[in-house]
Amino acid sequence: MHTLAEENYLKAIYKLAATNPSVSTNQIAASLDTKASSVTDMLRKLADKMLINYQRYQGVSLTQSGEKVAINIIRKHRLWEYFLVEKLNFKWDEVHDMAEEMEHISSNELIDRLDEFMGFPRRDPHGDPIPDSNGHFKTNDLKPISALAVSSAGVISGVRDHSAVFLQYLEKQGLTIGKKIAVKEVISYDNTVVLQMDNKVLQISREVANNLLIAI
Amino acid sequence: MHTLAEENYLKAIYKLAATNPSVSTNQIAASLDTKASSVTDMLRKLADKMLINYQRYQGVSLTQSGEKVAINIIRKHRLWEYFLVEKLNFKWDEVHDMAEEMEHISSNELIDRLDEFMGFPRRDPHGDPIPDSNGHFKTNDLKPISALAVSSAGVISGVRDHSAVFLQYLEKQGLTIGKKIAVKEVISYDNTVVLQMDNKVLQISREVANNLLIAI
DNA sequence: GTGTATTTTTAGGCTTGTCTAAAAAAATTA
DNA sequence: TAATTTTTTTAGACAAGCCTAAAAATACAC
Ligand SMILES: [Mn+2]
Ligand SMILES: [Mn+2]
Ligand SMILES: [Mn+2]
Ligand SMILES: [Mn+2]
Repeated sequence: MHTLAEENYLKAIYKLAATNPSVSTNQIAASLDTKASSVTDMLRKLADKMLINYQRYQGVSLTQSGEKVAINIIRKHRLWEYFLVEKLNFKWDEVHDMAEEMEHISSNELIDRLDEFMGFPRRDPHGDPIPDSNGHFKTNDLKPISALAVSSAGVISGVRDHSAVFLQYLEKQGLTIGKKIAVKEVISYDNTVVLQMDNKVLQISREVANNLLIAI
Repeated sequence: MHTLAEENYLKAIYKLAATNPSVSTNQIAASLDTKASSVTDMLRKLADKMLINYQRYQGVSLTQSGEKVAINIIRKHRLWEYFLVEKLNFKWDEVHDMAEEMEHISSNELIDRLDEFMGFPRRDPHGDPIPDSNGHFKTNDLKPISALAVSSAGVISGVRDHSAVFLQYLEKQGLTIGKKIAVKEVISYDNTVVLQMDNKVLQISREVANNLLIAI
């Protein structure tokens, strides 16, 4: 249907569009680790195929048809990540690159059967919602820990940074999806957050608190 | 490691080498549904990478390193086919094209874990042996039904033709892997083979008898 | 508002993998 | 062996996707 490169561009644009209404050439280039000139080339192709709205110098947005493709890629990515963690016992910091390849396996019948095989999971190993076969999913209304008031509590439900180093750090601290935490104190000097978790007290930096998401 | 096209060429050469000691440009072109000139181009690249032995006009054979790559692709192909049939309930005639894509997922760690997850199966849904993680496997010493003498018996263990139409025909006749059959008669007029299976008697053409493999 | 800095696009080129048409080599036939 | 047919290779071209360098458009600063 679409090439691997096209799918990766559409997915990147979709993700950038969550925070920016119109997505710039440079943003796409940074997110795909490529050059702005390469992005411009691809934008022309995607516009020709009616997958994006694009006029030179004006930034881009996905058309309905482009968004459908992007969401389907994300569905596949997250289902394969779930499979790798739940069935093949990979750790949550090991699965991203494999899923990056597997998301391009074309058959939708295959992914629907995989979904069924796993019992229709609603979130991937990083807490991100998995779109259903119609592309529907609830958007995460999660807050970073840094946005919590002192003495409020919540459940760890997602991450903003998906890098292996960050995930490994969280794992080591026991800060994994589903854990209940409470904010005991925020140190005014550098915004270090003091957490209560189980019977332990631990401190995390402002940086970490910004990237760790909580459902309240 | 290698491109998708390279992997497909190596696999095709490997399979052709089973029946021909030296593989010709035209054979490869036919098997990959491409043009002879395209094949020549690729053969130069594969020779440069020391994956095949090649001198112009002389046909090709795989080097040890090329064979290792080919066997690994076949291992992946057959394990994914097994997964699709045993875990996702696809039929044996539906899985080939999907596996054709999935065999190119690069991670060997992934395929080893998949192998373990499924209990280290030894044969794919079509009866073909699955190489282990070191590339070792027993070659099928199976005979076509057409080579059986009248009144001899055996177990259906493989197919020579993997096309969906052929597999669907076998399924419909109940001629599936594991079934025990005996040759009752060969009709001299057109070599139609009369089989006893379970409590039924059925006839298959010479063509079918040539493509259905038996362990004795 | 003019000038500078930044962003984006264009121009031209490269690699991979494909194609058609023509040339060269090998195999077959007479 | 000479002529013909078949196979294989070469020559030249093209699309996809990427690059660098330069030009054009836009944004920002004064
Ligand atoms: Mn990808
Ligand atoms: Mn994820
Ligand atoms: Mn393939
Ligand atoms: Mn098979």
